[in-house]
Amino acid sequence: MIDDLQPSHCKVKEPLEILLGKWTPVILLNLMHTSPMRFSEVKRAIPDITQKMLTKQLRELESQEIITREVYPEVPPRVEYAITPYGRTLEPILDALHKWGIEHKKRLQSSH
Amino acid sequence: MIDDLQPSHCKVKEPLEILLGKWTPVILLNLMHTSPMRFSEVKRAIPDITQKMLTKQLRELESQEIITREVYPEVPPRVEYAITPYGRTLEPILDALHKWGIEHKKRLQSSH
DNA sequence: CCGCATCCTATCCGATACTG
DNA sequence: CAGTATCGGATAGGATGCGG
Repeated sequence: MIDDLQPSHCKVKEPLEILLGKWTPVILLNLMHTSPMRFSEVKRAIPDITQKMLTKQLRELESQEIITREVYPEVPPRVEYAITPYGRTLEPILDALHKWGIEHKKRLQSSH
Repeated sequence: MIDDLQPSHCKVKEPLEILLGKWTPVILLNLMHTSPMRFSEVKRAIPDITQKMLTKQLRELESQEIITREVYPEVPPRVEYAITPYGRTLEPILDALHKWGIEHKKRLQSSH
């Protein structure tokens, strides 16, 4: 336990780095809500993200086995992304963050 | 609920931004474990952080009322930082991240 | 002891254009 | 449809030195 107060042993950083992409939480929330989704569907759900960033973050999540990427060799091409069971284990964290965020917002409003 | 799938309404981002400084979680874990701490004590507990970054992140946490900063007008100067009750409400989140991080590490080891 | 100012670098991220 | 390639700005963060 005390070990985790040392940065080198702290296990908190890695999950944070996974979630810390600017768009990662929103991507994950969408895929947790609807899986699978095509690339274009995710893009439509998050209009402000660029294709480049969406591709990049999806690939990062895939490499950590938090989502899957399935390519269907059709014309036109189809690529579907889905949350994995492992990715679902992030749900409690996102929930906790969500609840805290709501309280934090209330606090900011009442304090000014 | 569905609103939160839209980036503009998602309440997950703000708490993440609070925690997302490179050193924020380690600083908070230390202050949750020991409060108050002098600036130099925190620095000693996290040797790799630079003074600049430590100062910066402490001030950010202070501005969000997650920690307090108390200056004692002595010679030599003494400045003490302590977690606030509000800051303590982040503990479940850090715990959840911590547990997930441990499992994630196990998974990475067994998969190679 | 505590912190600010300056300079520098790396990386993130957006905009845009192009491709199988 | 689902990308890749390239450019460029913004920002985070490190190194170093000065100051009350």
